[in-house]
Amino acid sequence: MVRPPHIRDVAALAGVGVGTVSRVLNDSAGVADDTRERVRAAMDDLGYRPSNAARRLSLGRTQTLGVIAPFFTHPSVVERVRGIDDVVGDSAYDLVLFNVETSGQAEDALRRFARADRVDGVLVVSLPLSDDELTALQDQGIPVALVDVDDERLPHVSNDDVLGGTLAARHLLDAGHRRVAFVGDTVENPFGFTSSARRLEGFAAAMEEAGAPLAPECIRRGPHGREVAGLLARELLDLGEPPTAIFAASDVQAFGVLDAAARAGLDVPGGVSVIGFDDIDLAGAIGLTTVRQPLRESGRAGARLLLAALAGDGHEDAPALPELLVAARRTVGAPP
Amino acid sequence: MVRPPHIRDVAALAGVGVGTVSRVLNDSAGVADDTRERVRAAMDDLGYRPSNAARRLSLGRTQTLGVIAPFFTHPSVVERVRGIDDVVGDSAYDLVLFNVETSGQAEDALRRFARADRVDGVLVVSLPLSDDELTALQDQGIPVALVDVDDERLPHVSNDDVLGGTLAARHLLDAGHRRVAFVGDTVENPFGFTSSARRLEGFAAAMEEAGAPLAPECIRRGPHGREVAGLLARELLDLGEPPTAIFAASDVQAFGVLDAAARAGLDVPGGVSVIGFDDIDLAGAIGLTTVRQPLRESGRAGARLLLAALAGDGHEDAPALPELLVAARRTVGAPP
DNA sequence: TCCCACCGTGGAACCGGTTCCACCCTACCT
DNA sequence: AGGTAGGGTGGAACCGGTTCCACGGTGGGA
Repeated sequence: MVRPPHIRDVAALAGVGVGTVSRVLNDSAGVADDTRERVRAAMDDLGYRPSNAARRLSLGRTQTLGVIAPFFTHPSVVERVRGIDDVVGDSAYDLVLFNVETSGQAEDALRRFARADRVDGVLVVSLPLSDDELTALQDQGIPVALVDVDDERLPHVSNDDVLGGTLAARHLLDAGHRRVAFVGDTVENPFGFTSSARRLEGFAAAMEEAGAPLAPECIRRGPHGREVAGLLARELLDLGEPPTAIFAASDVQAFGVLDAAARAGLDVPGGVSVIGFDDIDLAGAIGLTTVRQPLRESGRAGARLLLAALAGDGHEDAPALPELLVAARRTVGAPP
Repeated sequence: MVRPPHIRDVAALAGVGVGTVSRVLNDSAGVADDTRERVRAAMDDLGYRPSNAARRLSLGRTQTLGVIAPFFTHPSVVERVRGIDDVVGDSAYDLVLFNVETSGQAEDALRRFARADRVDGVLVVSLPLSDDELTALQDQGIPVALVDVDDERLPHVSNDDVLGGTLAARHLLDAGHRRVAFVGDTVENPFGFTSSARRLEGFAAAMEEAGAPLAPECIRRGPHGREVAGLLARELLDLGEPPTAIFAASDVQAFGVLDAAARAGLDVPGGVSVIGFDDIDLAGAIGLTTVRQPLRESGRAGARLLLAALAGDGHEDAPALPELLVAARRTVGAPP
């Protein structure tokens, strides 16, 4: 609990000036080799570790990146954050998390960041930014990158949700399904997500094109979550003419659909087929057929975009991500 | 992108000294009401926001807490972190994350923190600390709290894993099982986890007490993960006299066991019963019977312990957590 | 021989807050 | 009237780094 040594102590012990110590610390050129050695030895002797706070103040940089995301409600987000960590963990940056469970919190988080010496950059995952929020960040000159958000005004990484919906439709059509249903998020959801809507868009268009348009009663939407999806699925299964397959806008919702099917005494895929979206880790565990999107890679790519922006490498283009594809497992079969 | 105003600008505009502005900022007593108003007005005029970095330096506090945890390999950890966020999110502290995937990284993370002006406190989740790491933190005087780590030397929150193992055994015994098996982590795992071993301890003792001791070939251990658990389960199911029920040391491993059973063409629970541990969110989704431990509450409790330590409220005792219990769902039945 | 580069170095000033001490002024007491 | 207590305030010093300017010394070119 003694007061830790600081740079002046090191300078005194090594018999040099503080400027020289600082130069050694930062590996700047212009220090003679033997001096450098002497300073290093003094640092070791004292167990010196530079103060982060002081460095931040004088540098005007924080070596910290902020991540704003709905971590806990969406396992897919965790997987994306994992990708972010892959990249940022190797850099010198710290990662500060702001979990968001309501849209109000997104604003809070941005306000917290709205000062340049708090974080050097911000990654926003799966949350659309309002114009106000966007300009607030831009006024502060804080670099931002978006993951799973489709906003042309900022560097972003996004997946082609429309294509994903199309793939799901094709997979069901190939298995012989004609009467299919959709379970997804309400359009007016607390975060302003649009991915569910885009997945439906691609899905509905492909079904229509195949001459098997979605019946209006086969489109069910509700707040994101497993339980709600289960209830919606139950409604579908209780229809006079129930669908033979259900496309859920996310794996979490697909789990709810599976649960509803089990409760209704329906075998999957014997009684009804189910296809999800995301391919989160546990989808493989229970054999859920789902549209795989490169979650982890998207996080990596977003982090790289942000680091590039911080390094001032101009406006780097979003890197190419692996393509979407259907991970065919055990929940899709022929119609009953 | 103009240079943001700082405290001296505010002082000049309000016609007061910087000390007074600082007092207003911190709501300290000893400022006349009209002066306070004048300073507030000046701040608004200039759009002044105090610099975090400067405040950190002069205060010697960071308003930041560090969390060291294996986030991505263990969904149960995510749930605990969620509890931490519940509590810390409401405080003025930021949360800096250090993900740990190997034991070397745990050391790295601690080194990064081993300087008081980096974080004000550290929460370690599900990672035992070595003596070196412990003393390093204590030398720096950084408060630490542990979640899911049983270390009497520090404030900690832990669950009774031995009891959990006992509960699992009783549940299987009640269903009529006598030849049961265990799938868990290797004793020498990269993180030094001991929870798997303690769960086995309680499990084995209870089975023995009931006169149905675990056969040595029915204890299988491997690196944590779904796939490995699946392989181990496969070995069990291929035994000359296969077990009628399998206890997995975590839900993730239970998913692997379920997968192995499905591949072996065994119905669950018709052909074999499975019980897990943790009750992560998705356990409910697929009807996994499992030992429920209060994950989120443990995170909350750990965060409260740390905040109490930071506030200097003496050595607060670990708060009582909800009890462990078996969440009986659809994967345990009578032996075939 | 003189001059000039240039390398290596020391140290003051600076980043933007907080804190503490000194000081003024008013009000109340004797 | 003189003394004192105490609220309100200004501002220098400080937190611990970085940076930039000035300066000494050495070597090469004219």
